[in-house]
Amino acid sequence: MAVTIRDVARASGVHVSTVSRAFSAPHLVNPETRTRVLAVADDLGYRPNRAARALTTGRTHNLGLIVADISNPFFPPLIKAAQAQARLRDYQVFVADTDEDPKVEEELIQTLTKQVDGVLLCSPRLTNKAIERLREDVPFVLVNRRVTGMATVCMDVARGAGLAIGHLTGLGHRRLALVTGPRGSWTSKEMQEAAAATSEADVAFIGPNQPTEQGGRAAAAGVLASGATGVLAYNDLVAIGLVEGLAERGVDVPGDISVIGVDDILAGRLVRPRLTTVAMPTAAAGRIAVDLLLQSVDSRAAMGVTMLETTLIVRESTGEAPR
Amino acid sequence: MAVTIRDVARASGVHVSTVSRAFSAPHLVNPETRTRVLAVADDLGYRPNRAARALTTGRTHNLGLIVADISNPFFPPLIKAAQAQARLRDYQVFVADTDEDPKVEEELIQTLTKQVDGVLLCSPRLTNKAIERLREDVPFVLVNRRVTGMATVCMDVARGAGLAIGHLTGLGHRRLALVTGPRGSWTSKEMQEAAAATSEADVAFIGPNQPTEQGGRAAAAGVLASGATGVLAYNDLVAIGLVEGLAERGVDVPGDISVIGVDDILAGRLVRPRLTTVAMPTAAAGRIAVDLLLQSVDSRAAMGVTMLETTLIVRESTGEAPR
DNA sequence: TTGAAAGCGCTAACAC
DNA sequence: GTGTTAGCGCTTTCAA
Repeated sequence: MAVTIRDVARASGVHVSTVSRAFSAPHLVNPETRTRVLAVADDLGYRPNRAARALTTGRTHNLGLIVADISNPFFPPLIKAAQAQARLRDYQVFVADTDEDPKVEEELIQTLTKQVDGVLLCSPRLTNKAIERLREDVPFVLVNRRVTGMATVCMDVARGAGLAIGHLTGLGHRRLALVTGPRGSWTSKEMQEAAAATSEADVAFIGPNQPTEQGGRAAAAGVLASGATGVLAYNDLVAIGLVEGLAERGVDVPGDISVIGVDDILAGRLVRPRLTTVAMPTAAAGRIAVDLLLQSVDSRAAMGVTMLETTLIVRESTGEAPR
Repeated sequence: MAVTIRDVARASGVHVSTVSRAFSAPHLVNPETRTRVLAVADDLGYRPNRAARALTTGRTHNLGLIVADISNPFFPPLIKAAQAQARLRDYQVFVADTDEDPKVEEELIQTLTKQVDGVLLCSPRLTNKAIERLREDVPFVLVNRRVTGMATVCMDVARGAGLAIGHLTGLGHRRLALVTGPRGSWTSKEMQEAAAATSEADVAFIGPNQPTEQGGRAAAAGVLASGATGVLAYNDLVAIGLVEGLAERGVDVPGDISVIGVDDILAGRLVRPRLTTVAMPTAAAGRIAVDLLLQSVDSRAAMGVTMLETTLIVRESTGEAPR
């Protein structure tokens, strides 16, 4: 078995509680004793067992991070930032992938609750009701989803969508299409509402679609049928797929149709035409969400919505409307 | 506080040990008692506290998964598969990102050891010696790294590199360059050895480089200086960056220089020219590694190397050597 | 088949 | 400043 607090106590000739204090309440122990204990501990290779500690303190020093699909390029920067920030605060993070399935999402949360101090729920597919039920068990911070009374970090997609549509109408496009995301996606709904509010152009809604390249490719026919010359896609992957689907049908981007994505993933900078996109501050969101979560773990404070700005990055996939 | 085993015991009129058995040793308890207990537990919303269980059983039912950089597109499919497989076996996984830093890697492993039953170390940057020391504390499975006597899942990069080089020499290229990865990368070393073994062509080694698009772009000058007409890059990101860097210098791919990447990431299929690449079975590696790890957790069996095949995917970034 | 009791590694009153 | 004691939620002998 590994070396425990008791081994250290014996080897340094003090009681276990002194060893415990040497680690978790240094000011309560004689500096000399402390250094001696720490030296012995180091010597023996002692490391406190966090799970055991959690049992008495009620703090696991673990966080849960739940995403719909790790391999969606939108998430890794968020996960990375969240993980780094958690580490800074001496927290570890469980990462779980729900495969876009609300049931899995719920199960995952339930198995995690007891082992974490809080969970970060990113773009959840769960219903508001389910989320409200689950929050009884464990503190949450939501990312890109609003549920009244819950702490939330939102990237302002509505404004981003507005920016994108403004860009398109500014280029003379009068018939637009919004290629939507999966059912239940909050960002997709936000985008729809923002699009519906436009008075400058007609907007056709095409979807729901898989949030993938395939989803975008499959939407090409619908886009063509709509007669739109300017398109805002649910995300960059969908946008890239759409551009490919359009190209296969002999339609040029941006010559015939302008396309805008959302997320600013790496691939969007690499493809030709380089994708015009609404950039999401994912890393910042991850960092801030962790801080909020830790804050709410400590104080149980009720909290509101943190809005993060999105920006439009104009590249090559948008241009003047054809006439 | 949450509902504990004691609440369930009280509410169902049995002793806590009976409740415990109802969950973890069903065959030791009267079927009727069991159903009653489970019903009550369900009613109360009881969920066993895994951390507390771990304290007595010595099994946390958690795994650690350590990668150099989550936002490197190579890793997400591996993480996703590992995570799904772990879930299947009723395990949760801690994901940690070392930011390519060996020190961080070691610290991370040390803080994780007590909370996990085993760790998956992917493309570690640690020295063999450090890894061997750490293995005293916790079972490991390595991915893409060989350390004698340790369980390993390797994707056969050497063979993949051989395939790539064969493809290049087959197209008439006689001066090749290998754009290597970061110092300490096992795959990079494997590739170098495979390349050095070629008798069909001269191979220049250019590196070490950051395993990123920027790294590839920065290597363009070196590649040009080497006079090579065929290049194998450390990974797709580097390859894509290299193609861009070359283009900026007026060099055409594949007209003037052929470029091959490694990994088969999404972006490689999306860019033009579409990238010829050595595909890595990352998802399979994640799945298999988890199974091996769980196996070694149960049986402490010594284990060897599992080799996974790589394949060459020829697309548009390679062509006949110019003369 | 069930209960009683000890203990996993640690922290947190409470004494001294 | 340090030791004593109890107990976190659970499993696991040992008896009955």
